[in-house]
Amino acid sequence: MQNSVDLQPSGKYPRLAAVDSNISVAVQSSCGDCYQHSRCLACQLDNMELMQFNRDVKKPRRVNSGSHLFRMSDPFKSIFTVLSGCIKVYRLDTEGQEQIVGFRMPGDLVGIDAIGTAAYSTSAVTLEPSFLCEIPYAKFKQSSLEHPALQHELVVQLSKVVRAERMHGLNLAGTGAEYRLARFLIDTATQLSVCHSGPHSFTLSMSRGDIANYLGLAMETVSRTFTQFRDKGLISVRRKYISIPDIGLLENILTKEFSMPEGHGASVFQHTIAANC
Amino acid sequence: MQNSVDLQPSGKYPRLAAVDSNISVAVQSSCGDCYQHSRCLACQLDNMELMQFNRDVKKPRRVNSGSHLFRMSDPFKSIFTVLSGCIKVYRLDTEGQEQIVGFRMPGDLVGIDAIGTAAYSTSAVTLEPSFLCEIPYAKFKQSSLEHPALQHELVVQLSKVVRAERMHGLNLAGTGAEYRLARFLIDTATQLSVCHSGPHSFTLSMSRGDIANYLGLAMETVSRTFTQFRDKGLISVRRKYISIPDIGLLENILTKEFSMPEGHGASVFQHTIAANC
DNA sequence: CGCATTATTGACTGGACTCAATATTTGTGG
DNA sequence: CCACAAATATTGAGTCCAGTCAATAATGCG
Repeated sequence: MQNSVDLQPSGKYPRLAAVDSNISVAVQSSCGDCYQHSRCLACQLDNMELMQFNRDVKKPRRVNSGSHLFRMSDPFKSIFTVLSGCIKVYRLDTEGQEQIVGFRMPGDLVGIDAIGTAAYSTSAVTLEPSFLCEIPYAKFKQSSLEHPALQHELVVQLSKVVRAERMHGLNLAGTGAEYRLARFLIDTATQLSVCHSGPHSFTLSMSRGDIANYLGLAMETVSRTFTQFRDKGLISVRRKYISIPDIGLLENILTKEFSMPEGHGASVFQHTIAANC
Repeated sequence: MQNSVDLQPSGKYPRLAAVDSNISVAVQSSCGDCYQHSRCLACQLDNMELMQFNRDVKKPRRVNSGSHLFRMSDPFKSIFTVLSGCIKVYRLDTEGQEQIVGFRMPGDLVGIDAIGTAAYSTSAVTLEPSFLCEIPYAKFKQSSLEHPALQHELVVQLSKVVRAERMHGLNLAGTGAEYRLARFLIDTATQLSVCHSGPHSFTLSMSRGDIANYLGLAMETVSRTFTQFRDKGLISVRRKYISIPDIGLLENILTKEFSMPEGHGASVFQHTIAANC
């Protein structure tokens, strides 16, 4: 129930994904040099503003696997930017069952939806050792009074999150298992790699059960669909290590014949990967 | 492709729901007297600010059924507050299939998620004659530079929308047909009526197909589930007119045994109906 | 009044879930 | 470092919920 990041609370959630390391440097130094600066709330600040933001607001840190950034109904204090690693965002329903809201990866913001409420509406836990940048909201808000760019960027990021959540809902509403998993793999590959169309490979830090929960499927269905994709030559799967030789082939799954009900079909919504692409 | 509200474009979408009329008065007069003021972006303004907002920003209007407030990829210009009526928000996927994002009812904001982008990412059409208040974003933004309360309220509303979209996604991911429809009826009843726990009755202005699309079901399943609820005495249905004698009975559907996969269960998330409750 | 749209109901099918057994990994302690 | 235990994944068999196809009924509109 502690408010700030706790190191190794429940001894679960192992594994270390194949994400670029040596980010620690960027983390320690100025926002301007940061790996994920272009996708952070501070991205619109000029040099002077950035210096102040860097000094007064941001709090970069490294956290172990299994650390909770916050838990549901903890008082809302901070937003986090993910620099590396992976964070599972989830909530517990009335029966105490876990409902997975999503997985936050480099460039994502965590906790932004708690603004305007007293407490976080979800929990957030690292699935692997991660670098984060904590942005205490009180300080951010204060700073944003002087820097309208901060306010505006917050609004922009929030509306982007709305669109992302919506697309996930539409995918769940209109598609079957193959489509959902293909979309999940493509989105994950796109976010983890620099944008390109060639082969992708990465390590999923979440379990099959987590993926299933997130996609509204049974764990067994996820597993079966993985092997099905493998048999079709679309991906190679070895436990949590995924490799996609040609992402274009996988995208073929996202076509009408793989949709489900009365033709609710694909969706090309771009998660609008910020600058550098 | 026009930017502003068009009257009767495609001659579809009939019906007039049982919602309080004579709101036109409130619409014509000041924000402070408005029926939905407590849920509008201007809700935090003081009297002086409100006067200015009333004069410079808001543009109330009445629109016929079947009018598009905007269409996907129209340039983003305004946010709308729904005072009465019902608006269908939807998008077209790559195959041109309609995907229904949601139905906006009195107190809801429409188009808020387009902020920070050049164009609307959805279309919005009235399903019945409606009163709306248009808030041109350029003016709003300008006004908000002087009135931080406006900025803050925008952020608060956006984060609320994030949570609402999320809950819908979680419902789709974790539940079966009965659960989804029960949730839909309860949410709709709650929003249309003043908050109370007794009987509710209202007219749905959307078709069974629309409901099905939104809930990720087949139209036939929606129809069957309606009659099933009727046979259980939970509701009475006559075409689009719904009546819920005891909403508590319907809420019993939202319990574990009606969930679907590995126990993803109910959800008590409050859509946090603003003040007056 | 009759056609077009929308809703209901039935019969059948199928995709995904459940239950269950097995295989693979990971973690722990001797 | 190995063996065992616990957790996670895979695979198979059978079932069921919800989708599809199709016919009928009820409304709404011209």
